[in-house]
Amino acid sequence: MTERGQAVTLRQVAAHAGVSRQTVSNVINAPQRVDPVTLAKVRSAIEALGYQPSRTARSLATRQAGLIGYCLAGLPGHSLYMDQFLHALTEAVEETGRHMLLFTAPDGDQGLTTYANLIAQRTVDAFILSDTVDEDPRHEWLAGRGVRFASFGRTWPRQGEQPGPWVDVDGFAACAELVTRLHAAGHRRIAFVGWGKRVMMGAGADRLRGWEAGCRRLGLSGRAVYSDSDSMDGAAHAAAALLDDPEPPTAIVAVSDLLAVGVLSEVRRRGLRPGHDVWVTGFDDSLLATSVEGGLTTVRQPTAEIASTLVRLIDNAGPAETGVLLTGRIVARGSAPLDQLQQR
Amino acid sequence: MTERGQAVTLRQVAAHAGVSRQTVSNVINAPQRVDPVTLAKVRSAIEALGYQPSRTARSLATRQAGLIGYCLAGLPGHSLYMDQFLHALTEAVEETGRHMLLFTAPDGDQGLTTYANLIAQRTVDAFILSDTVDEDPRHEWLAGRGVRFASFGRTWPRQGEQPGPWVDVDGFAACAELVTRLHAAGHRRIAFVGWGKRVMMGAGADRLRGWEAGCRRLGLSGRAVYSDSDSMDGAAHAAAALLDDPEPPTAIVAVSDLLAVGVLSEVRRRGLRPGHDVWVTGFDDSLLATSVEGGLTTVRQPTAEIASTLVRLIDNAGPAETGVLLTGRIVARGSAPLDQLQQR
DNA sequence: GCCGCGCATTTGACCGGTCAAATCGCGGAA
DNA sequence: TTCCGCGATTTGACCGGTCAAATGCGCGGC
Repeated sequence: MTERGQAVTLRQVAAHAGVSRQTVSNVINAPQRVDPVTLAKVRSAIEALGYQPSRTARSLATRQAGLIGYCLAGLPGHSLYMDQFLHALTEAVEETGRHMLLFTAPDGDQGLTTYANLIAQRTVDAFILSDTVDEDPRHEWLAGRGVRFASFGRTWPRQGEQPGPWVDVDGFAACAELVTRLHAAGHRRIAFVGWGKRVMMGAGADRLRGWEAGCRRLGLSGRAVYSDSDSMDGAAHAAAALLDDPEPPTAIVAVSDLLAVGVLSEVRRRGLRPGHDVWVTGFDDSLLATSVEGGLTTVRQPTAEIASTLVRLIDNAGPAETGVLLTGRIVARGSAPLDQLQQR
Repeated sequence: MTERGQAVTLRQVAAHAGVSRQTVSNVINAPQRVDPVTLAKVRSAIEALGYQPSRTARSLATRQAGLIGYCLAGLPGHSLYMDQFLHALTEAVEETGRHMLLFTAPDGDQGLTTYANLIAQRTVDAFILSDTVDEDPRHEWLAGRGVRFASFGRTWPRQGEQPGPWVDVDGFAACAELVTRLHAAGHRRIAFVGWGKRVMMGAGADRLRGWEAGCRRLGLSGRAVYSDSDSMDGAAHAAAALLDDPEPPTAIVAVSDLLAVGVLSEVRRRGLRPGHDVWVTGFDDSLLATSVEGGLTTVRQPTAEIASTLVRLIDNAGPAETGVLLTGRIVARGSAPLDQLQQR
């Protein structure tokens, strides 16, 4: 470990070990090409001097920044989950010896110039996209320029294939399975609380359709309502509308944990017991899910797998693998005790 | 804007404009040294070729990575606020033409080697520390090696000055003011709900002491209870203990928004009306604060100012300014309508 | 008319690595 | 014995900028 002061360079190590600079370079990048005796000698010199190669110099020579760009969403909105994701993504990127570069950009087409600059300056090698929206302009734009990227989330283009590799969690399947399991637990009136129509981005629509399909398959006719804002309060009002029904639901599938917590508060306000009188589920397994009394049954995204898959897809130049759909895991807690075999 | 293909270099621009490479460099870094005629000529060449200097090459020559390191906290815990902070910080760093580099590190002393590596490889120029804990080892370690950094949050060292510059929000003052304003609104029994003793890190203790001081100054004897976990449920139980008191509080100051929401749920469960029967406040103005019915009165951190100050402190080599204490702003909402002049 | 000065511009070296081609040394085949 | 081949090592050039010193040149002063 170096003491403070000037950094140690490769040539200093070479001099110290009595070899040429390239040999030192080989010791680091291709040890198998180096004679074992020399290898040990150089390695002890590296150790003695506390040498670490300069990432910048290496980047210049190899023409690889070693950085993956990630754009923080403009409005810190449904970011309860993004926090976990960012952590997992950073770890996954570090596994490959690179690092995450964070940046901000305006929404929509204007933001594209930010992406363009990062590429033009060769600040990053590739991008991870998230917070994708329907008709997201970034994918096509980046793909058209030959910029590497991988997308967390689909863009659900109107027609044709989505440009570039993507990873997503199958919200459709997860919600359909929730319905199936709630049905198996005896529920016959299963409602859905979704994001307002305006915020009906891909993931929200996907989950809604999963719930619909689950109900249809079982011959159930559930009611779906929408929160007028992405808030607990909005969800509480939506839940109120459901519970005011002459035939109120016995189970409510919410599109997110935040909305589920709002639903829970309305359920409790009416003196009903979550997990007994009304079962409630959320989505994301965010910190809210373990924060409410009894816990919130929710769908956990396979965050680590999402992250590692994204990183892998960046490097897979070939269009062999275009999209990966992962399945979420239902985590049963008190608000909907699906794990217990008790029938209602 | 370049089409795809090889990147444009400074020498190409020089050739195109009929000047030497250094002149092009001057046009970019010191335009005032260049003859106006030449300036225009070179600039149009830059425009025509879509030239952008390579950040890597520049970094190598100037020995500045142009990157600021930020370590994501290990457990995505009280991160409801960190999300906003990270966004503001990224923007502030970009203002100075640099970028944020994200990384992860183990907690405690082990994590120091990660910091060491980033410096040794010259991957980053400086660090922004957050999620500081009491007796945080990082500050002294970094300062001792002459590594630049700025800390969001104090470490409250047992004695002596905290090494290196820091920025923090005065939780003490904010909570004291909450008490004062609640008192002015007619409240006489003002309780506090804090994090469990074990999680009693700096910020939590600071806010608690502010509440204490506020009460003491007004001759109030409030009760403080602690949530056994950083969850709404834990806060609800804590609030229950308070409300079971023969002389229950009429106002409850919670140490965070999450706990405040838990308190609110307990208040509502008892049929009491927040903002009428019991006033409740939180801290951070996170997305939860606008998510509950009527809104949550809370303390908003001056996030943009925190971020820009941190970035400024990084560059201020001189120890002239060692710490900056900013004040949070109370945002009154329905859970404690401090903005309305109605007395209780 | 010569000198010195200041501004604009250019040149050579350098940052700290990597790549590709050249060199060295040694054992086995001819 | 000579030559070839091959693994280990070295050399020169290069990545794309910046720094510092050198050059060229127009102008006012003596």
